[in-house]
Amino acid sequence: MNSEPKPKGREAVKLWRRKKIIDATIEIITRHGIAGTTIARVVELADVSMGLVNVHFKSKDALLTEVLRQMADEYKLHWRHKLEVAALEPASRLQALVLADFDPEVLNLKTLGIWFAFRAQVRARPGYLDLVGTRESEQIQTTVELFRKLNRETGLEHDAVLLTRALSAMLEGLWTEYYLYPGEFDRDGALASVFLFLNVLYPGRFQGVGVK
Amino acid sequence: MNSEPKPKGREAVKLWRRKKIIDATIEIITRHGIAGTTIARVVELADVSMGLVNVHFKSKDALLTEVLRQMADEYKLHWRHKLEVAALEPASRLQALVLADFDPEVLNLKTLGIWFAFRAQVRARPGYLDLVGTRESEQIQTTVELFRKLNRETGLEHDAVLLTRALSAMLEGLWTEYYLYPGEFDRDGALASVFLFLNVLYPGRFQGVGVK
DNA sequence: AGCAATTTTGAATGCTCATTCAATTTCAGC
DNA sequence: GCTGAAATTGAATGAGCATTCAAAATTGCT
Repeated sequence: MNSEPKPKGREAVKLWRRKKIIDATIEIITRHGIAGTTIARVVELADVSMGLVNVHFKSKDALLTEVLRQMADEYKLHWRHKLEVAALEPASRLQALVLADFDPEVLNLKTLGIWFAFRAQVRARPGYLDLVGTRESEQIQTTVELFRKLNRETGLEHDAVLLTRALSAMLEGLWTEYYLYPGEFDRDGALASVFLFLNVLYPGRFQGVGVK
Repeated sequence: MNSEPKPKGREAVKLWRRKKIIDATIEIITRHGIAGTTIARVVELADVSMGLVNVHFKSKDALLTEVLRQMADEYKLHWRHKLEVAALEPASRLQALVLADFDPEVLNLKTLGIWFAFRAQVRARPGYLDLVGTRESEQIQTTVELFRKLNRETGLEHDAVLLTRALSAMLEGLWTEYYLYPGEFDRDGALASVFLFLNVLYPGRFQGVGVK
């Protein structure tokens, strides 16, 4: 556990403990799944008392939702940032979007553990649905636009919507592969298979990216 | 619930009740997730007594494992069968493999609900790992071989391993899309995006398949 | 129809769980 | 260093859980 030292000041300590609870919850969910996530386990790892969870969060359920919301926010901020610092050519931007999904900040067992745990609960708790759709409308729309620009640039006429769907699915599927077999997962190979796809679509535009 | 009528004969009734428990468990897992799957809920839906679960299965855990094992078996039998009845050209066989994954017998909320529920438990219970990898070695190997044959036939030299990885990931990702948004999911569009990919790789070989 | 073996039942058991809240500790302002 | 407000504690509560097993019901056989 990356436990930052206890800060000074009433409010600061309060927030520090609140964060400890959230971090511990994330860890416990990845370790034990949602079914095995209990307040007892969380407070033991966070090193706070039983009662504190219901002081900071109205209920266990509210805590879980807060964890998910935080994850969703972080993911969105992450890919948006990667897009901001990318060059302006559509190929570079698309490349940045793909690479963002393979960044260790996103592609790691804790983060994916949370996504998969909550997704498995979506049918039971429809309220999670808005938060677990990583590839949500904004990202989808951005990707569609990039493919359209790429078409204009190259004179090709690939169906941008279908391509977006295919690409998103591929990224999603590679996440699943990583989640199930993190030991055997080979990041470069995964990237190579994505860019092989993009390169066949737009010859030369993604040359040398993700070659294995 | 598709409750077949009570059969006659001691052994037959016993097996019929056993099956009712398994079916009810599947339904409850898809409805409530693994976290919300309790013996009480299962036996109520199955219309049997509390005790019967532990008569047929040693424990709740054994019941869950049995459900997963059954799902894994069915999936494997399904794609193997679709491959058996397919034509001999590699393109047809590859097409059969893709279509198998979109067959309603596989792509439905119950089946996917089970996969996703158990996958979310993989870190907590590593024993599930062997059963939740839908796209396991045999299927992967078969796909790689088909891409190799397709290369030989067409004179192209795509990396068969990378292509297999890309295709598997795409299928997996489209499953996820279906699972999260079953209402909006459009099967034909999903197929179209897969075959767009295959068609760009091997021009003409998958013409007219999955066109939207 | 009578009987014994098999199958099924469901109340009882002993856990574990989330949540509560009176009591205790901590701390900023004086 | 005192004081009162704020933050934290953790034992207590009651609900819900998987599992057990003596008793009851069902079945096939004679």
